[in-house]
Amino acid sequence: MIDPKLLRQSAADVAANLARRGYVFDADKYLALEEQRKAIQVETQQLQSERNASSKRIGQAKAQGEDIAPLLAAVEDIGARLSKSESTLQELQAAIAAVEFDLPNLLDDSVPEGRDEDSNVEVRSWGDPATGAFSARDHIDLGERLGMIDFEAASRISGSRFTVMKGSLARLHRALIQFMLDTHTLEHGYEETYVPYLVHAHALVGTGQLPKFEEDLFKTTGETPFYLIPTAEVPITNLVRDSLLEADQLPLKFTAHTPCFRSEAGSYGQDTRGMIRQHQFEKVELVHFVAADESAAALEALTGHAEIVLQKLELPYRVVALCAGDVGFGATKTYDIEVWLPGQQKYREISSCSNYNDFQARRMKARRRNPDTGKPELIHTLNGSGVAAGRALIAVMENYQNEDGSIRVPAVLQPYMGGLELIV
RNA sequence: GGAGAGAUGGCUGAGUGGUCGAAAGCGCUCCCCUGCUAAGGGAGUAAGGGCUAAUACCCCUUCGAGGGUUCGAAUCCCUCUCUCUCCGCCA
Repeated sequence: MIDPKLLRQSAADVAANLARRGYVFDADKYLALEEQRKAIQVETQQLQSERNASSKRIGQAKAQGEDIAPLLAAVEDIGARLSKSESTLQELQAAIAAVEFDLPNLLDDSVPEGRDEDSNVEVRSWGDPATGAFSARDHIDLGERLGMIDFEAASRISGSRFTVMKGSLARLHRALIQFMLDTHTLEHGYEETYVPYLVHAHALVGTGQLPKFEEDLFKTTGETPFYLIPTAEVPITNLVRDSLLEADQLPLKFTAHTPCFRSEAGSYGQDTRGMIRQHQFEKVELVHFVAADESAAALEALTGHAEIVLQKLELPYRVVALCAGDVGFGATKTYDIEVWLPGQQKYREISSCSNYNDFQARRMKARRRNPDTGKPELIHTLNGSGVAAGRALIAVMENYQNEDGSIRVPAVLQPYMGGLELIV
């Protein structure tokens, strides 16, 4: 959520910033609502003040055994006026909140202009996309030849966008997860966490998936539904909701491996083959909680931590700065890491690292005490994949394939594979 | 699933209809005393919002959330969420 004070005081500036995303913020309409809210709120508070004063008087009179009947008569009509005023105020506040919850985050000044991914800017690249002696197979071909990926079985069980893996490939997938978790906890200073995969709506409101993107989520039935997490970002980031942290408790860095569940509504026809885009996939997530003036540097560090994973796996990748139209709803700035997939002859997203500034913190009421002023202030939150395990598996398969369809095990994964060097 | 208890400020924890935004303790800040690897004394210390040039006043709201009763609710009633205890079931 954007600071409501900023919205009021600089609505036009906010609208201009959001216009870079292609989002239309009707500042005039918002300010008109705000003006009404202000008038009603002043009136409401005036009435509350009157009521409080008379109630106090009644209490005192009663304590002294005086007759309170005339005092009661005097406040008779306040109740009705107040409740009418209060309900009007509530409606206005709800209308304003609806606008505010729909607003994406302000973009960082450094975000490149552009409407879609074609305008994303490559920041750096690492490794050389192999131009091998033979034409590379894609992971589907490789997996099925090995008899270790079974999309048919998956669809018999759960329909499309699910995968069954077997044998060494299933183990390689698990090895990737262990390797990533170990790298981040042992070398990058993250604390490992185990978190719920089913969460309540308020957690998703905190991170920004709700109320706007409900159709992307799986939801349980029942009066109080649970939602399946679309990313570990949701439970990890909500670790600090409703809290006031002391200055010396920051920065905090957490990681977790979780499955992620996405309905992929609206992505019909995209990546329908293979395991690029699934309803269920595994991911190792990285989350930072930092003081406001540290988030820009934290984004660079976090992105670097995800890159190290690919470097250790010796997978070619590039880092792109997402353009204005491509930055996600709650982020102020995002780097995507795209790994080279020989089977597609393309770079494909394998990690997305974002700075949310105080956008999520405001929704979650996550604060720290400023050591200089002694006052609470919102913290900044960041998250990124470090990295998506399913796609990392695809990348390893396609980049480490031999002409005969066998797959070499990356050196850093061999200890997690019982020393296995080749999958045949 | 059954029975019961509970949710209060940064933390612990009192408080069952009116000078309670809330005792006490801890923590923190400042001052004093003491000169020593410690301690003692005093004062202050919730958050969010409105108004405002203001981090000054003043006002409003908030004691898990949402409703209700009342002139007045942390205190009474209802619903929900969460936590704990016992029983049952269970990976």
